Amino acid sequence: MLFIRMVEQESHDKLTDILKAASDPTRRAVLTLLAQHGPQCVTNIAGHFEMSLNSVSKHIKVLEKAGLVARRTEWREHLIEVQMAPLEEIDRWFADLRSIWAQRLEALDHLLTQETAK
Amino acid sequence: MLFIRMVEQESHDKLTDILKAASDPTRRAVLTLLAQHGPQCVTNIAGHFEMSLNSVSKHIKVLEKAGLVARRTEWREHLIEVQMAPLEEIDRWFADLRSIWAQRLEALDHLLTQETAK
DNA sequence: CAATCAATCAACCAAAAAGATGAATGATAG
DNA sequence: CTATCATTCATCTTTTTGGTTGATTGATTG
Repeated sequence: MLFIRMVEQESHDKLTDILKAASDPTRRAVLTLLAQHGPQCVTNIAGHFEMSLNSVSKHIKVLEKAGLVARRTEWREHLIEVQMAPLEEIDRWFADLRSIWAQRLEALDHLLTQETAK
Repeated sequence: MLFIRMVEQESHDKLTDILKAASDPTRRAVLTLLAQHGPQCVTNIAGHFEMSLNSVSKHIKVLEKAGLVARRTEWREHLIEVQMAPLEEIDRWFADLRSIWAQRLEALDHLLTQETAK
């Protein structure tokens, strides 16, 4: 029971990380860039933005923590590549919410038809 | 052209609002609550949380700005109800990203088979 | 009209986030 | 060994965010 709670909490926190990471326009632009042009080193990615290399590096770390990108250190460059999997966590949350919503409506509908039948 | 840009920017900002709103655990809990138990007044919603009524009111305004809830002022209570539609904006972004990614892989695959054929 | 109740507004505080700059690490090339 | 290059670490500043409390608005009831 406590364990379930902990797992729920963990997935909850993970979802928060993913949504927070995805909620920044710069970070979404990084993801799009990586999806379009494949794995890139940090300097290369930073070249597409107005801000400093350091800021981009920080954004990438946020994405990394959320699991939205992975790092493959090859040669002396860090190759960053997009990871789609965590986005499915968002999908799942959405689907859950929608199902809860639909369930309530169904129950309500059921109740109403019962009332009418009386 | 400029117009297209503006529209893109707008939908971009909207998506940012939606993701930012959804990225807070309290706000997600509010959405779940509303999906489970239907439209509720602010005081009622606040009853489920440890924090002050004012804080909850502020959270609801964030959700409202993102379009994730709607307000129906009835009697002297404000009835808040969840709105699923904006969440599809997230879905759309996800689908777009995934399609861009798939396109690149496809092109890469095509290129490789061409090379092998030589 | 007075009292009450739902909700917001206004001002404030602390913590987190986004950005910049300069120093430090770590691998590679000469 | 030294110079260079990619990246991160440390520090600082500004802005945003999540929260509080107290006053205010606006409708309702006695």
